[in-house]
Amino acid sequence: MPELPEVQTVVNTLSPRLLGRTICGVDHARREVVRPCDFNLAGALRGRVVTGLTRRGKRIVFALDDGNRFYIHLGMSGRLTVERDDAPVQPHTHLIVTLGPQQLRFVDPRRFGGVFWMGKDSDGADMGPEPLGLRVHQLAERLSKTTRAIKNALLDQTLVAGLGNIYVDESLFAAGIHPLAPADKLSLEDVRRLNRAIKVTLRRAIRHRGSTLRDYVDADGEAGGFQLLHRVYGRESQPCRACQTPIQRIVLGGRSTHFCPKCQKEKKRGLLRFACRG
DNA sequence: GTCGATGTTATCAA
DNA sequence: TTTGATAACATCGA
Repeated sequence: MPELPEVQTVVNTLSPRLLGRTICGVDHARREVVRPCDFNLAGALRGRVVTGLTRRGKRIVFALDDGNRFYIHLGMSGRLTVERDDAPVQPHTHLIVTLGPQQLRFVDPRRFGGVFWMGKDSDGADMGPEPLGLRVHQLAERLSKTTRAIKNALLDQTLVAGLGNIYVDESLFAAGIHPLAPADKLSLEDVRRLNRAIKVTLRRAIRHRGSTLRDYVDADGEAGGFQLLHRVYGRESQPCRACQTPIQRIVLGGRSTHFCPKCQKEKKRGLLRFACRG
């Protein structure tokens, strides 16, 4: 579930509850949730103060007072909540960080997520740029280098960091671009609309505290509200909100892909490469 | 009971 | 090199 807007919402709701707090205890039931898997997380965290909490792509990055950092990735079904230490522990709770009477709890039934130790210097150099700060020429340049369908390209975290299945579909709809359009065949005008569409879509989703399909909640346990405003995702065969044409679903790269066949026509496009001095 | 689908991504083979 | 398929896992609904 968790893509950029959900992860940002978790960070926003987590911050006031964690910043400046001292970690007094760490329990992890499964050592596989921590990477590297032989790392002594409890030893590294006990006694430390949480000095920073930020988002990078879909990662939640924790900064500590000794200069070390680690990040948590929620995978498909991860939840990160702050609860009283006497609250019942849910099934599939893999990590509990105790900060006084409150505990940070990581629950992840499908176990696609994890806790990743970064140390003092590692940064997300393996990830693409943040979509909310992305410039048109930057996006065009990156898209011009791949022939893949635009849907698959945008899901690639090394191309742009933070988009997932829902927000790629929603952004492509908002930009009027067919998900199968080859990335390097978009016109510069297409990319301009796409860049705007991505930002508008993500900002609206953050304002509505993300989309809850099944598992997602923020740090306070609250569900998001943006799923009610989806224009294409999960709306197969329902009328397009713009033109009433039934929304289509196809499978692309193993992922469900939703679009309006009328608003997102497959058409002849330019060669982005020529527009990018490359 | 079985099958297929679910928001992610590391890994493997073509 | 690039990219498409697959696997990792648990749960839910048809």
